[in-house]
Amino acid sequence: MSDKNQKQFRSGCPVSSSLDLIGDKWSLLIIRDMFYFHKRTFKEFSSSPEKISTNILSNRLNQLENMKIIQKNQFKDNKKSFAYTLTESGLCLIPTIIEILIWGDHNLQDLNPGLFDLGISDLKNNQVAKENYISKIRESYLKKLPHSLAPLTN
Amino acid sequence: MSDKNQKQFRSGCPVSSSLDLIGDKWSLLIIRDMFYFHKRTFKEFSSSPEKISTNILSNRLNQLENMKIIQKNQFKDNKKSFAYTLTESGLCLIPTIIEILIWGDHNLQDLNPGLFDLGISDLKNNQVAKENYISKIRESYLKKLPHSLAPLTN
DNA sequence: CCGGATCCGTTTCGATACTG
DNA sequence: CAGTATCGAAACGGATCCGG
Repeated sequence: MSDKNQKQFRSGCPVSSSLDLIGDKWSLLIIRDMFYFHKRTFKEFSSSPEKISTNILSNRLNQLENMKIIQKNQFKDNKKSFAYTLTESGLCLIPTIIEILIWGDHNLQDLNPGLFDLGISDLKNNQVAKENYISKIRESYLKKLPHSLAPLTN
Repeated sequence: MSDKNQKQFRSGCPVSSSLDLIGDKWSLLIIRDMFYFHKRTFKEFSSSPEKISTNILSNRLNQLENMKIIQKNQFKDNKKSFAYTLTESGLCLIPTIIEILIWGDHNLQDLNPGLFDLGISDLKNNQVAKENYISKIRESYLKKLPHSLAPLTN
């Protein structure tokens, strides 16, 4: 896991430890990819259109694991591949990220060509719809988890 | 405003333009300082405990202004100082950032020594209280704005 | 003094090549 | 497939300088 020359979250500043995490584009993107697009493996993450490079990806996965936001698992049948899954803390980030996306959808439209619409436009100012949407995503995430996973405690 | 050697948000990636903004620690911190601590001037921002350096601060203020999240104003009586204020888009970020802080408060307590408590612990799972809290912050922000500000269109 | 701009050494990123 | 190693490029942090 040698992580010289790699970003270390500083934390320890008042209030800002969460901003340290959220204030990192790649961590955010990884988590979004997990609950939105059900990505789980290293390969899947590295093939997102935002093109995270493998060393950064590796670094962020370790970091998120240390913060207990994600968990690294083995497939019982395939020892060569690993599946990263959201912990409960990670799942609790769903509303937060949805909130961010809704904001962006309404306030950055000029920057955001809406290449693919996640259908969140209508959620603003509709609390009930928003909560429904969020719990759907959470359930869908949990339902689609492979059964054959064993946590890795390396 | 020459911004060589300075971070340029990439945007243009699908969905992620909002994550480009939010996924930047300093922008986030500046906005938090604005609505939470009513900071407005260059000096006030640069004296936050997170110690943003002046070149980075300058860069982010310009960036946020370009995105129309903040606005640069002159004091009518004091031409030497400028006041940065939140636009409507900026104000709409309040719920988002609160959401982030609530999450951090509940999920990163080990990292977050709670040096100063913003009193958001109880808002989780209490939608009504949360909305109240948010509108209080928004109103308080607007109420405390200096009256003697004139927008700057440089 | 205030709001930056500029310079410079250090850290982190990003792209790609490489390894078990 | 899941990472590591490497290296040039970009961003950062700190200090200093400067016009108003």
